[in-house]
Amino acid sequence: MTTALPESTYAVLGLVDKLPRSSGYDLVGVAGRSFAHFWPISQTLLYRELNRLADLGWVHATRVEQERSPSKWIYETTRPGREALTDWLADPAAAKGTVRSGFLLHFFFAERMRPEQVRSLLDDYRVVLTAQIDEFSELVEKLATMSTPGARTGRLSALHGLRTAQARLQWIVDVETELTL
Amino acid sequence: MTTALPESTYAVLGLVDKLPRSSGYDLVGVAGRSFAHFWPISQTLLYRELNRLADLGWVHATRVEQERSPSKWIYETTRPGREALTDWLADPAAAKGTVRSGFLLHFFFAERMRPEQVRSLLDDYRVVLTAQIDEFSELVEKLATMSTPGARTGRLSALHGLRTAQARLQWIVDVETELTL
DNA sequence: GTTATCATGTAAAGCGTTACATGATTGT
DNA sequence: ACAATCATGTAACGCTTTACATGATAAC
Repeated sequence: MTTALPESTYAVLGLVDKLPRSSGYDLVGVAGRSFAHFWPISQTLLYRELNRLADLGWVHATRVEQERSPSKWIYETTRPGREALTDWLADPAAAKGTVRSGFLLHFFFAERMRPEQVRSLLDDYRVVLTAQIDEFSELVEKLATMSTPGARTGRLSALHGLRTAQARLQWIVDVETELTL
Repeated sequence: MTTALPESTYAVLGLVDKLPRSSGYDLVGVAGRSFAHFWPISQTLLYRELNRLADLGWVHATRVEQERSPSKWIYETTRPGREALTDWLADPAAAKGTVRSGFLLHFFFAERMRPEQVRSLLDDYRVVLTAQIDEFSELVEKLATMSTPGARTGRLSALHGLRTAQARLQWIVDVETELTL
């Protein structure tokens, strides 16, 4: 049994499968606008994963010459690649992740902060959350008009983020009322 | 200006400040039961950060001989250490974090899954969330009875997790009803 | 001429993980 | 004897990031 590949490899593999014949540059843009919300990866990493996938034979790279832009590589999944993708999707143990909330780490040590610093921290968090709510709301509405199968999961993923942010915003309200007793 | 230290360094610094004269072993246990929910760190990393903090002069290490247990090091923050901690707490830009949801990454590619696999994925997620809800509920109740200043932030942090998990559980219900139309 | 977009990488650095090592003491 | 708890590390590995490099075309 070969050593397990990182989740990001499958993230890129899935993206190539979803958008065949896209360039790395295109995929960087799409990744940033789609799964970056719950699985952010850097441009460098995405390119490296594309090369790894090509080495594995899971994607096939084709050079495309362009007239009004520099030449590029485009990618599409191979049969083994699609098999690897569905195997990974079928594996429940593969659904690993990490959560690291800088906000909560600060808040956890709030006793060491002055009251106005705590208020400021909560305010900043509220700004972040409201921005998320706007972003996700827009995304949900936009994807609701599309009828492709990919749009549905995209919309529901965005809804997940929306509901999460809304619950946390309500949490801020409750915390503020408790702290100003 | 020195290069920025990782957040985990301050996480450990804050913990030493909160629980002075604890051993590394003790802190591993406390970290696992407290901020691991939103900032998990491994035992190895915690020990490494303790040594780094000692090198920085931010904590002071004392050797303690014990009769009924092996000898140990205990730690307490120094004046510069407490200053570094409050500086970090006052810095709003320091509240960085990362989110990586293995569940959503899978769900995002749900079009490639068979219907029963999607159901299974959602079921697994529900199990995780209900376990979180139980855990956080218990923590909230337990900390509600305590009156120390640290218990309040701990309780509210747990409440944050509780509300988040509840919202996501409701999201699952909505997704399931939509998918079985 | 300079900025913006397209397009793909290299290099350096470090955070964080898992697996393993070591050894004392206590309880069964 | 053996397992559990206390206690602290080492070693190896690699994911991931930031900063930088390169160069083409297009627009202003």
